[in-house]
Amino acid sequence: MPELPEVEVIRRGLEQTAIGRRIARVEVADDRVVSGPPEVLKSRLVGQSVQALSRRGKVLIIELEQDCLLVHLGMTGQLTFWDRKREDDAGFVRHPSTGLQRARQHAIDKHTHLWIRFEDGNGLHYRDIRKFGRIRLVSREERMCSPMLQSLGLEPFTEGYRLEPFERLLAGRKRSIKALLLDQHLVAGLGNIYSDEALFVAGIDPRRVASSLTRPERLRLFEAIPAVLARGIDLGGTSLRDFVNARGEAGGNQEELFVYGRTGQPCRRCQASIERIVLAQRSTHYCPVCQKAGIDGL
DNA sequence: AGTAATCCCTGGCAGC
DNA sequence: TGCTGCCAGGGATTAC
Repeated sequence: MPELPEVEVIRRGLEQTAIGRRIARVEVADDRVVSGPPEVLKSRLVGQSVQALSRRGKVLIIELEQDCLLVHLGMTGQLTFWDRKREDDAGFVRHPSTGLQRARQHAIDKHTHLWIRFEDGNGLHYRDIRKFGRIRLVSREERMCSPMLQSLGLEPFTEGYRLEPFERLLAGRKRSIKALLLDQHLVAGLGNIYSDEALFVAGIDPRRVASSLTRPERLRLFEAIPAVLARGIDLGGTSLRDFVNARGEAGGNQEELFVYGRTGQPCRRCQASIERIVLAQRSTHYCPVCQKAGIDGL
């Protein structure tokens, strides 16, 4: 489940490899991943070169000369650079015990729904097992009005990420704080993993009604969010199953998680058993001691 | 308007 | 061993 850190790790990888390359050919194997007719997408992309790689929340933005490709990886999306010199290293295998993919280049297979060939023979491969991801083509001018970007909330690591608007977005909200963190209108880029991690670092029970958070709790959460995201980026992203970076390599943050996926294991801070509940139709992990329920908790 | 439930999609895995 | 059924979840859509 690529969240902000995983998308950022991919962005940095592609920044090193894809910039300056000109598109010679585009193939779409499954129309459902693109918006609009694939033929229009293909004809517009061919001839344009990659200018820059940016990101908004979980959306990767491939900036071309006239247009932008907005890539949302959904649950299992992978965007990898195809290096023609590594062709002998094609294919990929799973590690026998962890199930994680090794650093092997992703050749085109039945889950590769779109791929780009550059004039130099290198390329980009978009692969997505569950097909929740989407790719959209927009012109450079109208990219910020695109439905994929326009309604996103505060962007961590930017000047716009400030406490006052964060608190305003929590005010009066009756939903659980966990559900609100998953909502991209509040903070862009948080998913199930980093929401649980941020609530642990802030010491807040995920079931708390958002508007009931005290001022110190709001501040702790506001600071915990970029902290857990930065840690995820530094460790190369979280690879629980499908995430790989632009080179096809797994990340390292899955070894360092505080609560996510650690049901029944000892809390790294107090040794209490990590619990799992379902909140907003999502599995939610927390430490019952470090994240004491408030008076409104269930 | 805010909130909650439903659906999409496939691989992995437990259970028989 | 092969089959069945469940689980994972981001976000669009629908319902209330």
